[in-house]
Amino acid sequence: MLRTHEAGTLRADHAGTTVTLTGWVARRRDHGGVAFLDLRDASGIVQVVARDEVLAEGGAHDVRNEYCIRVTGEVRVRPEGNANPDLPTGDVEVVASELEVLGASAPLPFQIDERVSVGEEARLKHRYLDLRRPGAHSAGAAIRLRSKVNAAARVVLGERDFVEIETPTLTRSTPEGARDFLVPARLAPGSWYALPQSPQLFKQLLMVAGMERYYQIARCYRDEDFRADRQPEFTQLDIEMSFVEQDDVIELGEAIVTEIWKLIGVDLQTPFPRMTYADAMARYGTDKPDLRFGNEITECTEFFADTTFRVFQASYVGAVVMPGGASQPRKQLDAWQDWAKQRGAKGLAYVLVQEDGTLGGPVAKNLTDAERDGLAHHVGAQPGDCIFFAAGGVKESRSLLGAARLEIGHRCGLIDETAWSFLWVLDAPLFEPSAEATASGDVALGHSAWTAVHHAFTSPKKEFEDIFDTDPGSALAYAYDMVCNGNEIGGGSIRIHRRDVQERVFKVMGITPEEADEKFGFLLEAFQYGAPPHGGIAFGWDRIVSLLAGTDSIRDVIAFPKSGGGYDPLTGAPAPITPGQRKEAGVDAKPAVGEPATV
RNA sequence: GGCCCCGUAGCGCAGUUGGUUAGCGCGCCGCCCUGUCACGGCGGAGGUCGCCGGUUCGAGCCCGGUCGGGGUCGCCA
Repeated sequence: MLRTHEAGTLRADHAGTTVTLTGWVARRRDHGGVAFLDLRDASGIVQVVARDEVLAEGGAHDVRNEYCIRVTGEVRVRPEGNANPDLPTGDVEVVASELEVLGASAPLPFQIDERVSVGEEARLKHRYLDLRRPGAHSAGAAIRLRSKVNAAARVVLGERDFVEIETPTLTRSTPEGARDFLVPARLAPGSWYALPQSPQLFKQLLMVAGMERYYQIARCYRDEDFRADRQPEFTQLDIEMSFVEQDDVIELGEAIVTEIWKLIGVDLQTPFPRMTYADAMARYGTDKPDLRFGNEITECTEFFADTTFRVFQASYVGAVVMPGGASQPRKQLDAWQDWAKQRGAKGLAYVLVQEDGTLGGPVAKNLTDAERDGLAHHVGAQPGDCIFFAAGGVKESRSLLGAARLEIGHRCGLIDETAWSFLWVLDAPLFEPSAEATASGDVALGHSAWTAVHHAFTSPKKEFEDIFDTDPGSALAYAYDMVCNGNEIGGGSIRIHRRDVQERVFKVMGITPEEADEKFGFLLEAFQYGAPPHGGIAFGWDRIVSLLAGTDSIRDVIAFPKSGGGYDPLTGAPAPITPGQRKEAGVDAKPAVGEPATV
């Protein structure tokens, strides 16, 4: 080793010890004859006192910030009155007898000092400098936390005899529904690999292989547009188990998450609450409710069954209350309309409950006396509150109200930011009408009226096994999502392991046997050879670490993230290729007749 | 793909109703300083105001387009 000690570990009882340290110059305070250097390594910072002669000998007269240096010297207690209480090492300093420059530093693109704010674009371009920045909320701290999260999960899974297995990243298209990243196959011009959207098919094959308990911290790839919580490549903790039922997977999921949250000193209570998908949608307007606050949606369809107000003569009417919202200025209420329109809604009807209990706002006068009398009580509104309404289709209306509820929670400070609210959302429908999917431009697999909510291998619940193909809309699945503070952080299902059930599911989705064979014949074939019942779960690892680290974006917990448009500001990827590479890759191979023309 | 916000020195930002030489802090360069700790003092360099076009006597500022970044809806577990 080039050093004997780590800078941040030195204390008063090291006094008299001669140490050799390595690290970076965090700051230089030069007084002419003597200079104080703050030496920083991964463990922390210690002050080095360097007299002029020592600097000169080491050819180190020009050491400035972020020079990488090696210092030998004696640790001593600082002179009376010179201790620095802000530093763990503040009682001591190292009096340098030797100083060697290991790596000089050019002037920096931005300051490493964590107290100086730097924009994300600059930080990502020089991510290695960003990661060098110290401090509890630095990018480097998040990456170190991430490593501990990985280790904690491995401990839990290791104790339970899970087998960590790597699966291919050059593979076939997986049926997750997103766009694939494609890689040309040089040895088979015109044919392409796909990068996996998840290891879904492989982990099911591993169950057929008798591995029984599989996991992988798996990189996944999806070629979709960007969000703060999305990267083209991202990480899942991917898990699959044989001979299990839904409750077994749920118990494991809770064990893992509980262990992970201990890393930030939080003890989670298990079992987590459970809610059905139907309940979540009805009460919170989303399949990932944030239960850090109440303020649920109230269904008003019955209440307005005989209404004369045409807007409320709809298949669904619902409401959400904004506490104290009646005193919002007109401008604010108009802003809510814009907010709703931005979400594709026509608007957001509202009624203001005045302090004297009378109702105000443009909608109130359209209501009957009976409606006016009972409304506040029906939705649980108090004088001074504002009631927002959505009317129309059930799904869109609830979604709008759910979004409004969240917005209200933020604006009115209803959310306890220190709370951790975990729950499972269970019993998702097996299918949804594909009209909703295709209308929004989704290239759905199959050509029927139904498409899988989760994916095509999700098992129907036992009680729907016989009727899911005669009444697809009512069938529920063994599917479960773990939700934390309104984020879906994990999701999985019990899979179909019987060929006949699988074929009937394909049939509902309008996938012909030929298509099924073309897409994943290898899986169906595998299922012929004694497939065990199995199920699993995948956790959104980036989001989980980002929640633990308290960062807004998953970019902050990825060592080298991409920015918008899939661009890597550090390497400049993606980049053009040379004509030679292009030729060799076989990118331009013309498809032969008979190759798949459509999906 | 739609909508919103941002783009001024290496970094973070200011720049008033359009007005003459575009500022501030940090950093950077030079000199000085033996107890500082986000040391201090003196001096200095550094700008295609993202890019293209338009309006105007005159544009960092107004208009149109475009590129880049961020957010959001669509899309995506």
